[in-house]
Order: sequence, then structure tokens, then C-alpha cells
Amino acid sequence: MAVASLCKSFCSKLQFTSRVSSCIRLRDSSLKTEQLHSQRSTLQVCHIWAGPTYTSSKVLEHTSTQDNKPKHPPNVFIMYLQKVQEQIMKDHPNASRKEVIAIASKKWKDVDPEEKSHLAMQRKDLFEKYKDDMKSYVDNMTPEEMKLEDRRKQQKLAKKLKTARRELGMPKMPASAFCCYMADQYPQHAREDAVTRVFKKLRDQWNNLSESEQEKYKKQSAQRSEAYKEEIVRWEKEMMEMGRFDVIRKSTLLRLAMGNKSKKNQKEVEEL
DNA sequence: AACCGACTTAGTGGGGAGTT
DNA sequence: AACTCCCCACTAAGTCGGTT
Repeated sequence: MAVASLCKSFCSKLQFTSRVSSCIRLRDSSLKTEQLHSQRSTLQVCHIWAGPTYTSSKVLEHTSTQDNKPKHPPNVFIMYLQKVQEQIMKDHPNASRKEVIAIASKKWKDVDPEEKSHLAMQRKDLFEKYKDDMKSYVDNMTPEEMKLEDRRKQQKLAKKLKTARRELGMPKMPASAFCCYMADQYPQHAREDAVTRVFKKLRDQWNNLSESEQEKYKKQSAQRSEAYKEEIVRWEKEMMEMGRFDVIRKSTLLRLAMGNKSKKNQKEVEEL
């Protein structure tokens, strides 16, 4: 709450138009109050709070839904980085994050072995505490936390799958008739009004189009859909040849398994 | 044992989800 | 599809835990 009130008071005094994207940090509560007192952090947080979507209630909502999962402690270099970065930023006010890390990395090589071992000891303690905290977290997980953990795992898998598919060039889903209409019309109206209003206008226009006028876009969409079907079959065949069954759609795998009429095979596929 | 992936920090640019 | 804004990869070095 100290963070909230501090930011609110600054936001009321200052008018910011731009925003800082790293608002996630706030939700992680990793920005300490002391850090906020430094001008740099305060300004950054005020950027976040001054933004149109991150109102105080939203941030509070995020923090209140935080689970209690212990965080993995940083390694010794990260601990060192945290220690020296403020000074580096003071000495090199225009340095990018990458440059700050590079400077710290260079300094790290010359750090006194005694200091390194001191940090290592600190780190060891933190890790022991982390293990204890983690154990009691796992032992005392609430049904909500279990659900959250499951969701995390699923999200992670989904993300991995998505990235793999993208990297392997999976064809994109075809655009709907409405999307085809938007693609056709939007450029002509883009500068007329705010985006949401243009979209509303085009939505209304779309709804008022006659059957025959809509037909043109339905045809376009159908063509794309046909092309997609061919592309995806080709792509999935290619993936099978590469042995990448993990990226192929479940429906295709199921169909193949059914085609083989092998119940064992189908079971295996379903288990994927 | 050796290797690999995931994770730790913060700022930032870019990707992508959500919106119509 | 275009746009906004949220979210994530990237960057550094080191470490853990799982797999080969």
C-alpha cells in the first residue's frame, strides 16, 4: 500500500503522456518502496500508473490475486548486478540496459574472490530458505493454488507449442468474410476517426450490406479457407516426415489413428 | 559426468492477444 | 486487418534439476 500511495501522490502532481512497458514488475511486487524513492524508479512507476489502463484499482486487483509461490533466488552474478547497477547507471546515465549489464559483467571478472564467496554464501542461505518455503508451499497448496499451478503448466505448454508451430511455418488460419471486408475497407477509413469508432462504423456497414454485397467477401474468405486446407495438409505431411507429431493438430492425429482402425494407436494419440 | 533447459534481475523493443 | 496495450524475449552469468 505504501507503493500505491506513493505513486498516486506523484501521479497527481505530474502529467505523463508516455508509459513504461515493464509494468509487470509492479505486479510481482519486486519494486521495493526504497527503490521507488529513487527518482528513476518513481518516474517509471508514475508512467505506469498514469497510463490509461493501469488504474490503481487494476493494480490492486493484480496484487490481491498474487499467489504465495516462493520465487527462485537469483544467482550470484544477478545479486552482484543488483548491488552495482545503481552506481553504473549513475556513472553512465545514457547506458542501455544491455550496456549496464555488459559493464557489470566486465566488473564481475575483476571482483575480489572474497566478495564472490561472500555473495555465494548469501546465495546459499537464500536457496536453503527457498527450498524450505517451497516445501511448505507444496505441502499446503490450496485448491486455488493447485488450479493456478495447472493453468501455469498448461499455458507454458501451449506457448511452447505455439512458438514451435510458428517457427515451423504453420499456415495461418484463414480470415473470415468480415475480416476480408475490414481489410478491404479499413485503409479508406483509418484516418477518419478513432480506431474503435471506425471499427463500429465498419461493423454497422457490414451488417447493413446486402446479401449480394456480402457475397463478394464470403467468396474471398471461402477461397482463403480452401487454400488453407491445402496448405495445412501439406504442412502437416511435412511435419510427419520430420517426425514432428507434437506440432500437428490433435484432430488430424485422431483422424489418422481412426483411419488406421487401430485402437491402440488411437489411445496413444489421445494420450498426446 | 556432461549436457540442456529453465530460472533469477530490470529495461526495452517487438510480438501477439484482445478489440471491433 | 489495424490498432492499443499487455506480455514476453532478450541480454548478461551462474545454478539447479532432469535427462542422456
